[in-house]
Order: sequence, then structure tokens, then C-alpha cells
Amino acid sequence: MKPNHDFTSKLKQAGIRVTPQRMAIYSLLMDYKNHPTAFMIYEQIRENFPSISLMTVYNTLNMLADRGLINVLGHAGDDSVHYDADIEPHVNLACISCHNIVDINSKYVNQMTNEINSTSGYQLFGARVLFYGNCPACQNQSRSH
Amino acid sequence: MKPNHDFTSKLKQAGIRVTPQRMAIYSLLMDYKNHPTAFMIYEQIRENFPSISLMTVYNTLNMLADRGLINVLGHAGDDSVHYDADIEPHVNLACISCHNIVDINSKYVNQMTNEINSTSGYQLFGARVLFYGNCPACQNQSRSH
DNA sequence: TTGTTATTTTATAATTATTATAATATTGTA
DNA sequence: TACAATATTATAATAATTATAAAATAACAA
Repeated sequence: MKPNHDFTSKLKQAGIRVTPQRMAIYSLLMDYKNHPTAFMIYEQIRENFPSISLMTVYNTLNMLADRGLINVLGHAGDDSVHYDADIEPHVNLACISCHNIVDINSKYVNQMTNEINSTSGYQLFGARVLFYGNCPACQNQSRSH
Repeated sequence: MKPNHDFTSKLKQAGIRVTPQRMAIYSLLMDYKNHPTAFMIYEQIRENFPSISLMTVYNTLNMLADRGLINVLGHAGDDSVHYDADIEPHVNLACISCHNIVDINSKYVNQMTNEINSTSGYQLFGARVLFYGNCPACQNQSRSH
């Protein structure tokens, strides 16, 4: 049986040369579901690659995004860009207080994607469906003021 | 008959003090459909208010966004934030070549919004539903290389 | 209207996310 | 192994956004 995520071949298929840093960044983004920023990734990776530079993280993320292997979510109330390794159209839900982003399921996303694909005339690369508000935990915190 | 857009009362209702600069920024964002960045707004407004500062534009946009009068769309292939005065949930379609953003209708947006409102537990403030790709014009340009 | 106070606007400087550059290191391959 | 192409790193540069504080303006009471 083959491994669930064959990162190496995915990178190669996309024409991206395989290096330990890229593997670490890509697999971190695939494994974690927390939609991190470049800096958050940098801090994580540094535990295993103490000499990695933030530039490498940015280079890798831009490369992965250009080839369509990851998705750029944009800001989440803070001012840095969040990334998502889940490139299937789906809904993200961002909390503008704690800046966490979670995935949720919606039966309408695929229908909407198909609709736009067939009617817009655009050559679509991806979607960023992000609802924002206060998560349950942050709603409770603001009550206790 | 009352005017279609009563900017003054909208600002007042939101607790925002009315100034000529704020009126100009808000009405520009309501009238134009091109989802501009802060700098694009600055350049437009400067034709009527030669001494306006970019800081005022940022202050006003942040204030309008905080009170929920406008929507923050995030980046569109460039690296500055785009704004939208249409706060009804709707679909934006961004071209990553020319960085234009247009609105399109989708019958699924409202259904999706209601679904998330009732099932997520989040206190929702807005949505950013953005599909990206190449617009028809830019597809033609890239063919002629 | 006029005077007073709080709020805004503006100019300037500071911050910070991201990108550019160039030297060094590593990868793929003959 | 050795060569050529590409990647990584450290550093500096860029540019969007925010902070600060003085000057200007809006709200409002008398």
C-alpha cells in the first residue's frame, strides 16, 4: 500500500526540486490544519532546521502557490497572509479576535464553484471562501469585560 | 422622494462624525464598483481634496470596516488590501493578471451564508467569497506571446 | 452666532511584512 | 566524482500600514 501523502512525487510532478526544507514546509502545511502565516511556519520549521531563513519559507510558499499546490487565504484580521494546503474549494471561518481559521463543510461550495466555472468565462485557479466573525470562545471572553 | 444613498445619515447612525473627507471616501466607494485599494482611493480623492493625506484614507477605511459599513476583501494578486462597499454577501471574481475585481451573482451565496450562520456558532461579521483566475481579456493577451 | 472642547486631519516618522540581491551550499546528473 | 543548475542563507531594500503629535475643524452649548 502506498503512503497517504507522497510529498516527494507531488513536488516533482509540479516541477519543484525536492529539498529537505521544502519537504518540511509542505508537509507541515499538509499535516497541520491551522492555516499558518509564513512566520508561524518559520518558527515551527526552525525547531528542526535551526538555520533556515524566513526567505526560504516565503520562496517555498510562493512557489507552491504558483504551481497550485497550496492556497493563499489572505489576511485574517491581522496583517499577514495565511496559507492553506487544502486546495479543494471549501469554506474557511476566521476569528478576527484570535486570528484562528478553521475549515467547515458546506454543501453549497461545489455547486457554486461549478456555477462560476461554467458561466464566468474566467480561467479559474482557485477560490477563497472566508467568513469572518467571532468564534464561540472569543464571544465568551468579550462578555466577561 | 428621498435620495438613493443618504451617506450622511449612514455615517451618523454608525457613530462616525461626518467630515467632507469621509463623505468623499465613502461615496466614492459606494459609487465605483472597482474594489479599490487605499492608494487608489487616495489618488481619486486628491483630485477634489488636494491636501488629503493617505493616513486619512486609511483611518476612514478602518473606521468604516470596523463599523461594518464596508468590507475588506484582502489581496488580489498584488500586495495591498482591496475594499468593497457592497456588504451583502456576494461573489467577487479577481483576475490575478490585471488585478481587477468584479462582482458576479450566484444563487448559492445566500444559502451558504444562512447555513453557516445557523450551524457554526460564530458571530458572523461578513464574508469574503473570492474566486481568482484569469479574466477573458488576460487569457487572450497571454495567448499572443 | 460665538466660544469651547473633543475629534479630525495632516505631515512626519516608525514599523513590519515581503521581496531583491549576491555569496555560499546543495541537488541532479553525466 | 565533478560539473552545472538551482536552492539556501544573510543582508539590505521596498512598500503597505500604523503611530505620533501639532494644526485644523466639527459639534454643541450659551
